[in-house]
Amino acid sequence: MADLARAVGVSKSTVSRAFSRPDMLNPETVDRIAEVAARIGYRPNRAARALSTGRHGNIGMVVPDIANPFFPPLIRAGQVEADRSDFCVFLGNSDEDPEQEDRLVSHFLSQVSGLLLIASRLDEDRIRAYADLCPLVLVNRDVAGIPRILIDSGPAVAEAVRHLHSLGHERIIYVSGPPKSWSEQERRAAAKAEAERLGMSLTVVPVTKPAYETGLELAPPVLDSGATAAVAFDDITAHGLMTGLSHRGVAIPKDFSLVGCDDVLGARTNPPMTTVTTSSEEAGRCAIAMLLALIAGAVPQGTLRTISTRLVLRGTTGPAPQR
Amino acid sequence: MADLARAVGVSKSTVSRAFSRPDMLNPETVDRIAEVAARIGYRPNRAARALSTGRHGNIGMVVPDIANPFFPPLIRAGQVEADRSDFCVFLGNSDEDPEQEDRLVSHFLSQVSGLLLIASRLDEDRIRAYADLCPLVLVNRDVAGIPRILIDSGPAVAEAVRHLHSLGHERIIYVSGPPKSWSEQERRAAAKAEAERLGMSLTVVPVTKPAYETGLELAPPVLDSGATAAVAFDDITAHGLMTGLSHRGVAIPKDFSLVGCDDVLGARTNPPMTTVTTSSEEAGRCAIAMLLALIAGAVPQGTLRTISTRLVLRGTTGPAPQR
DNA sequence: CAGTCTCGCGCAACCGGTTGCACGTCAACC
DNA sequence: GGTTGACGTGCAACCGGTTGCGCGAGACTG
Repeated sequence: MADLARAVGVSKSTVSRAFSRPDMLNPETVDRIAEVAARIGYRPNRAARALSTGRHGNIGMVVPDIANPFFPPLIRAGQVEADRSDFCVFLGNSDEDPEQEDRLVSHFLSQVSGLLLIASRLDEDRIRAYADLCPLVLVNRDVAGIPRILIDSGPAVAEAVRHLHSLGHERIIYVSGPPKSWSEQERRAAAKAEAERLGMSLTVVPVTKPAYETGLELAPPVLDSGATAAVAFDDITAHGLMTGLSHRGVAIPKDFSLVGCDDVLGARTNPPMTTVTTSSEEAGRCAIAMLLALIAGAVPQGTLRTISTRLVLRGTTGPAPQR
Repeated sequence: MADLARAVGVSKSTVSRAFSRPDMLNPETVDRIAEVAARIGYRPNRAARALSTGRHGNIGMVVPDIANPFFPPLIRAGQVEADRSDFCVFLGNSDEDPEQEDRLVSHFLSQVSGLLLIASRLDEDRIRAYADLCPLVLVNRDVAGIPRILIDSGPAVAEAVRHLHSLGHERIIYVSGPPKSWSEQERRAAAKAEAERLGMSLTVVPVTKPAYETGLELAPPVLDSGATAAVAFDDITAHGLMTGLSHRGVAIPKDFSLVGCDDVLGARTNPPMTTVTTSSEEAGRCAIAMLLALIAGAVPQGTLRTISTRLVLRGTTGPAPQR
């Protein structure tokens, strides 16, 4: 920068302003500086700028598992939205581990203007502490007072249970997800409540890591349970379960009905999966927009924004088999 | 930091060394500093450190499409590997657009110690220019002199063509991928060369964006072509094509054989897809390891590292139908 | 006991920008 | 014609660390 200033014959201040607040300067000066800068290949140093202004122009984003297909569209939409305001995004994988998430966040802390924690596994105190240090928004995690985006899948899960009930199913299973997941808690609670209300029997099958293989291995216990239908925490696990059942000669939906969540597979399975659909892109976009507003000091209208979901009926649910 | 120094009764230098080079100090001093730091909640500021040392401890990573299932495992493995050395990673989505990639890279430039460009769409000059400015490694992009990791799918694609030939197929199709993709060029060239060698007829179906929907829409032209088999640039497009063909009553593999690439679907399709498999995790891990070595000044052993692939036979290929 | 070394630490400059304040110039105004 | 104000620019301090160099104290040597 000093070199540039010398080359142009102005002071560092002027060069600085040419890039950060060109309107303060004589347009000709700005042009001259821009021209010489291009010639000698000068680019303002974001790290230095951040140090002196305190505005880093970066945001930190952490997800439990990058490779879980639910997250990439959300990450992508978030990154693209951030880029529209020239923000760079750090990405971290917590691997569902609060300690790892904490590590990541603390590494991000001193170089970001804001944090986006997606399906955070941190405990409330920790989240509150970070929120005091740095603008922070949550996705799919509900902590009072902290700005958050919630993909509200409870009602659609309840609808799924009603749907199964209307098809004559009486004994169903809920295949759970990561215990610390807010979505998991919502879905489980909604399924339980609705089943109870309708007088259905609901068994919860615990699962720690949602995965295709997990679903596959679930086939025997699910069959043994005597249930005729299942609602799963996510599509991936549901897909595994579906395949596992098929391998055992169980026809879907004739012999067994299945509902997934998140709609990450679309209609690509065979039969296409009945599931709870939503737009994770929208969640990513809104979350970043809210975070940028928070950073700008514009208190977001409401600190809580919910994104709706709905049950989409496809081919994995049908009438309960006759005994 | 000054506060901490005052509170402990030492100089800033000592506090600094307590965190960056504790071995230079009296262990008791380090302990005292650490204790007080924890009490008042001091954390070293990475941005400031970067400014004064020039070592940012961040790496920038850009991919063409975060949501393309080939990338998330690679991104994840890279991030995890980087984290083992306390590096944070910026992630950017170029959306297959060289200009966008350029934007991202230039934003990263002044805050990273290294760049990882995955399947870069930048032109060679640009890549070389960036490599002069900053340690840089490429994945699935072949620029002489620049350290790179190449997932060498050519041989396996050739094997796929031989496989189809041995099954009696004579007219086949290559469903292409993004034109600027190195992998695409490799695969296409390998398929062409092998088909020619074997005296098979190979038609290239151009595709700009690999996607399930793209594959779906390809069913009619593929059928019209008179070919009895296809090799596709990736599994996603192949999957779409497979479904499109099924919708039209074409049985796979009885009436038509299909080979995918990347093995992102595993055996989850029905029938399970014959494909070219590799470990994108390994690519991500190696790439970051190589980049870290480059940053550390250890010239990587060879500046070119290839990762092998192999054809895995599953259920979408079978004998050519009799006319 | 004087001389030499090592160890632990402080001083101050520096990394590359930003910004409050001051200064000089010139046009507009009464 | 002197005053006022706006405009364009420079000065220097500051953001929060790092690091080469120097200094004093204690240990060790001959």
